Amino acid sequence: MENVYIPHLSVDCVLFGFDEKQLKVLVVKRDRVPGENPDLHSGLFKLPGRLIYEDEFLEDAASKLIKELTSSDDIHMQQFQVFGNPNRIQSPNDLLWLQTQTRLPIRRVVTIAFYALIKIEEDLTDMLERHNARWINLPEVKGLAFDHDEILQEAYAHLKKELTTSPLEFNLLPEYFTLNSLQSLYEVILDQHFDNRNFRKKILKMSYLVETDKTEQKVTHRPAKLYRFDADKYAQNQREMSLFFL
Amino acid sequence: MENVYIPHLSVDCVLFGFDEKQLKVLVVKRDRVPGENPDLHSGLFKLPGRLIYEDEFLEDAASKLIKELTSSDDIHMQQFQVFGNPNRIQSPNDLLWLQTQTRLPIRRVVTIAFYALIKIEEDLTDMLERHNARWINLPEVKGLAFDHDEILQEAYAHLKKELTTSPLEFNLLPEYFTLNSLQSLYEVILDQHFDNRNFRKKILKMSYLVETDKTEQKVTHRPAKLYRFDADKYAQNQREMSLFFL
DNA sequence: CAACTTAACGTACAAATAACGTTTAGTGTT
DNA sequence: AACACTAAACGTTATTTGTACGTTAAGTTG
Repeated sequence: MENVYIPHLSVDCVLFGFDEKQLKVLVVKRDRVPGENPDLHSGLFKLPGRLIYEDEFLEDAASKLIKELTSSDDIHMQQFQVFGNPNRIQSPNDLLWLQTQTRLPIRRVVTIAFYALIKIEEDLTDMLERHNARWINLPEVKGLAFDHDEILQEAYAHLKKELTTSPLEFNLLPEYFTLNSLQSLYEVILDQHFDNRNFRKKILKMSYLVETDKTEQKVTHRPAKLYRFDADKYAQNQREMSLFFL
Repeated sequence: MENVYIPHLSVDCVLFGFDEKQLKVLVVKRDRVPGENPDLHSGLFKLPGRLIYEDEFLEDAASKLIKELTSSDDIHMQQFQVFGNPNRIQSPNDLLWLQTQTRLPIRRVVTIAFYALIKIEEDLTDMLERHNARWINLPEVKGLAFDHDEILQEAYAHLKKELTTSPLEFNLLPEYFTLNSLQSLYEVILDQHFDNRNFRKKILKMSYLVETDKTEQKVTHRPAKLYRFDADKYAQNQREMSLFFL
């Protein structure tokens, strides 16, 4: 009874990345299968995902997918919505691919969607190539297989909402970053402009954002200080906050 | 192929109600089945829920459950989390009940949890009795079957968070209500005290909260004005807000 | 060392919040 | 009808936070 798929259940992952100016999404190529209608050109990319095994934790399935693509364990990841319409697999090509891939007589799949925040790094490129995966700018992603366009939009809506509640930003930025990168991230994700001086004042009030003695490199003007996220101070803060509710 | 259960998938609903002073949850009795261990006294109540049918929308399954219990169609309801641990059915009694109930060799069930906001009304009492259902004050609910205690806690956490974002309050209050009821609702759900005068000022700024010419009845002192929620004005507001993001 | 560019700091005003006090309109009692 | 009682409804002020700008400082390049 090992590694048997539950034919009705899958996980799909929306992996977000940020590269200073753009919010990006990781999509993987969906191979053509024999018998497909070759005239349908949409659906050639999809979100990373698969059916889950009979004894598998949902979170584990998602984690494993993410680890395969990024070789990283420590990723911010969260289940955000279930997509379960009986008719969510519209395209015959998609259904055929799924059946070929799994060798199961699949009709309906309910998928649990996760989103994850990834620090885009150069040394990922090889690994991604091997999985036929690539980063695409969020606004340019369309025509994904299944209902993955919709899943992506919901994931983005969720990210937007969450970012205003908790400091997710540090999961998308490198360890050391400038305040301007941080601002840019907020502007891109929330699709909103911020006054640089006010943004700076506001964000610096956060105790978990700490200055370092490093500075920006290879710029043709005054280099900015680099900051980092202090997870301990954040946890400390959270603990202090929750005391109010005792 | 009609009304065939998917043995791995269910919905569970957390129905919240409010009765002026307390946040309440609707639980239903889980009947004893032959072969049970009668010494186990926990798990005799559960959240409303059931397996879903092969061609059924998740939302429909949840809606139907809610309609059966409240005979109301127009209920604020939202999927909020999936509970899918392979070992989430811990109690042998629970598993046995599930198998007896469904006549299926069930091992693992992934459940999609919904929460819904109900206006508690007197004329519901009969209907609830027929379904062995009853309202319990949130803090007193414990020892539910399956992992329903956990589901309930997550639902409550979710409600708390959502209430600070959108005006869910009107789904829990009767059509006409006093500002004090409204305040009490906020205080109970958010577990936080508010200054009556400041609360009043803040909430009255909301255009969707409108005064009526009705007043509180049967009180032994100056009766308060009754207010109501103006859904149109709220929708209008939402539309205006979203124009900023164009 | 001057010109340039962006980082980093500062100020003034408006709006929102928090912590209070006061008046008013009902009910029930003498 | 005058009174006390109770909670509703309204008001005031100091403080904090947010917004919209102007100014100075520190590095790079030629």
